[in-house]
Amino acid sequence: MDERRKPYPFDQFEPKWQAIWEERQLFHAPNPGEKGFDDAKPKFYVLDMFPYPSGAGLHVGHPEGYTATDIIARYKRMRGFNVLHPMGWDAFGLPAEQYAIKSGQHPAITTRENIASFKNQLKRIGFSYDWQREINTTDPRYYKWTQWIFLEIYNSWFNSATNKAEPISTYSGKNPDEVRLAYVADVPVNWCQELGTVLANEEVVDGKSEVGGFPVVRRPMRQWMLRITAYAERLLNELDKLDWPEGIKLLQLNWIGRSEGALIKFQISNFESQIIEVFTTRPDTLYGATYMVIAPEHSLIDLIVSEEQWPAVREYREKTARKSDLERAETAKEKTGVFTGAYAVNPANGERIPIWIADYVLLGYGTGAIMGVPAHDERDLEFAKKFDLPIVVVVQPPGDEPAVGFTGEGVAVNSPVINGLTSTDAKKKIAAWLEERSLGKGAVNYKLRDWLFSRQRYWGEPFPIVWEDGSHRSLGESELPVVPPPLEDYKPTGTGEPPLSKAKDWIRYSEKATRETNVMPQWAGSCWYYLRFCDPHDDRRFVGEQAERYWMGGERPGGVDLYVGGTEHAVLHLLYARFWQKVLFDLGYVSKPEPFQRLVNQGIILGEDNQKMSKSRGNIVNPDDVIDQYGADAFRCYEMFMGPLEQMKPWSMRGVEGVSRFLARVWRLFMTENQSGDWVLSEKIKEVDPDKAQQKLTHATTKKVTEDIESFSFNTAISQMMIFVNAFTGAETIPLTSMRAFLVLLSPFAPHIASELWEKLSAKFTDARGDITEQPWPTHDERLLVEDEVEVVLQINGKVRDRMKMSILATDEQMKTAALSSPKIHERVAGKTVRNVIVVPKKLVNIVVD
RNA sequence: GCCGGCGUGGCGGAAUUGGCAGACGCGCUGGACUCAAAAUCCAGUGAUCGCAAGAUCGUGUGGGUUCGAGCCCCUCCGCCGGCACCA
Repeated sequence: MDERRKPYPFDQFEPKWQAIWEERQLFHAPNPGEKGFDDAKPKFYVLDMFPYPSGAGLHVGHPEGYTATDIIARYKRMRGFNVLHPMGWDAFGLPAEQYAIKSGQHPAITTRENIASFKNQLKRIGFSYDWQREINTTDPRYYKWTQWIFLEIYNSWFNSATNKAEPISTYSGKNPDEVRLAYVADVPVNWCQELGTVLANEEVVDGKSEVGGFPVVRRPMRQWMLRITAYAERLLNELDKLDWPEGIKLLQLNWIGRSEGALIKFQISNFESQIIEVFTTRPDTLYGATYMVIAPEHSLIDLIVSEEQWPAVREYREKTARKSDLERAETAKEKTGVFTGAYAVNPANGERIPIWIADYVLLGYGTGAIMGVPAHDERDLEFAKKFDLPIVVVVQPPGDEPAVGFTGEGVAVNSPVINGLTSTDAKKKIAAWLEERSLGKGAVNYKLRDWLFSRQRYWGEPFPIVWEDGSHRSLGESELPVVPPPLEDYKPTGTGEPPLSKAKDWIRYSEKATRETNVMPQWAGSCWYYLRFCDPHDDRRFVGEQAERYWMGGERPGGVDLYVGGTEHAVLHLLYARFWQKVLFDLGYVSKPEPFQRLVNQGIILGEDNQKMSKSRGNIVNPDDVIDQYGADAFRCYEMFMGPLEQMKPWSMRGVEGVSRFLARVWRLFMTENQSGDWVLSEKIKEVDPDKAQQKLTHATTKKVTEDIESFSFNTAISQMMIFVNAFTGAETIPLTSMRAFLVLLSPFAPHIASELWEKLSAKFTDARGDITEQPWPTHDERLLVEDEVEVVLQINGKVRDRMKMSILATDEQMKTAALSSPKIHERVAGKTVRNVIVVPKKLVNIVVD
């Protein structure tokens, strides 16, 4: 006997079924108008976050979400839906390029290899993707349309009157370049020397690059920006209608960071025409503004600084500029700043207040200037104490809290216009008062910044833009795709000059015009891939209209019915994609304002040691090894059996073994070994009616598995199937109908074994036709689940003292009487006063005694 | 500091949302099969006390609401994630 014999022959039938699925193209979803399309079925679009094909290969975290969506996809097909379940590759980006630089191989080659091995790994798990729809963001046939969408954004502006994007041709102002949704700006950006590129705010974590963890510094550079801030309000409001985890919505909400307040104009003393505007959420504290602070980078500084203060101001500005974001955050505890020598006039009381510069005021938020109200703002108080600035109380706290340092709501004092009003009323009144005098107005401010969209790298989509005489213009659609030039040396230059600038011939577009040399960030391709999946081969449009309307259609605001992926993209991809979708929606190219209706996050899978999987810890689990040993079905089922999908949980090889044993028990329920050691269908399986208990269990299992799939409780669905199998193991006769139903229930989880056993059954019995994937989903009969009798718990003062079988038809009174007749209860109640008896029908009787 | 999530046996986790805590799996113990082992099958397995019937305790901590709390409310502790001078 072979000692390494598999508990069941998955190594034989798993590859067999994968080949059959591929050969028959069973999971191909035809588009409307195509052969085989069934108009009568409703659509269901179930999407995974497509992977970045890294050199490290797939780890066990990827297939967690993929298995969940595969179960849903297979389930929905059996429930009669046209299911779109595609997969592709998000292959542009920094790691491929970093790796390419290290290995000396062109990123296109490593990317191709990585994709091949990722695809192999995914196929081994038996996912039911429609591989005819495979896309790759680095394919010119794909990024042609990424560039095309960029041009649509470039050629649009946000009309605040209509609250939507419109073609730039409808803009009547002088300079359209000032309002385009894609624009060039000279702004302080996140520069990462190590990566040789700038990064978006979302890509910087704790002052370091999200990729690689390298230091990031602020540095002014000319960059392409996308005007995502124009959509701040809509991105915020339209979150409401999405079926997303509340936590993710909250992350976006906080990232967008809406705050309501007022813009207030301060006149600068001795500069009659100059004003500085500040944003504040507490206009009711205006009378307490005893100084003003502007950001060190503020453009008005040059104008207003007094001669004697110049050296100090210059020194402070230089010192601030040298600091990285990380350093700036680290030194945040201690307030620093310098007096400018200039004064502003408080519009409420006409007082002259000093203007300072300090790095605790940020250029990018609000107007880059604040009014300092030390009595009612922690930071201002700290600053005022350090530099000995006056502190004036203007809010009286409720109760006996000290007024200085009180930042809550109270009653306005020392503020003639609003004295005696609550903070809420005072805010309204002072805003109106300021507005009447043209000194200010109510305003809403957002934390969200425009999206820094250019990268000084090689492995990304080139911009379809050329420059001539210092201004930019778009290429025509016929000139797309703009393919990057072949480069020997695609390393970053280190100066901020993009690598593409080395391709001198390529840059030269015409006699006078040169090409843009920046490339787009990694996120560009993933901003719209879910649209391309609807119609991946169209070379005339980014997505065919009919296909888009069908797959992205429906009643609800979002097109994709289910999207599963990790939380790490909460304020990156998931925000960017929403933004692009809205622009395309405004321009009339897509039918929905939101891309993803329902979002589910899978939790992180930890190593066996309960630590995050990492190379250095040596706790990484490779799916290939697991599949070699236990098979794809066991791998899939274990991924789902571990625990709730959304929860973080550790891997356990013992656990895989347990699930593998379950599948082996399923196998032996159907199959026995004959004398020559071959597996043959068990003689116990017969075309007989199940007994009452078997029938009930079959229906209960159908109900539980169905409900659990619908609620993503895959772990408990598997438990129920285990209970089912345990109950049938050892039965004398095994009714065929129960087994048929069970295999269908099992098939989304363990499609290979279910297919194989289904085929074995069909070889002997003629009661069913076709492949298991073509079977309808079983239904249950609620009437068969109803018990005649239930075990009722008898409690005294809430403690279980006895149990008793009672008819489900028993009235409250009958239950009460029966309970009191129990000897155990009777004994304990004897001699005591019964104060109350609580009866819960079919469940319990609780007797309350003294 | 602020916001959010989570704390249940030796371990992963169940619990119809206020009604038998610990389903299912892992591990462990015992048994069957075997010359033996593996595999498989059967039984047991929260803790404490008890020969036993049984009793008491038990869902991070302390309190509260309730006939009844893992679930609701308040306090504190711990872990995870996010934001972080946002005016």
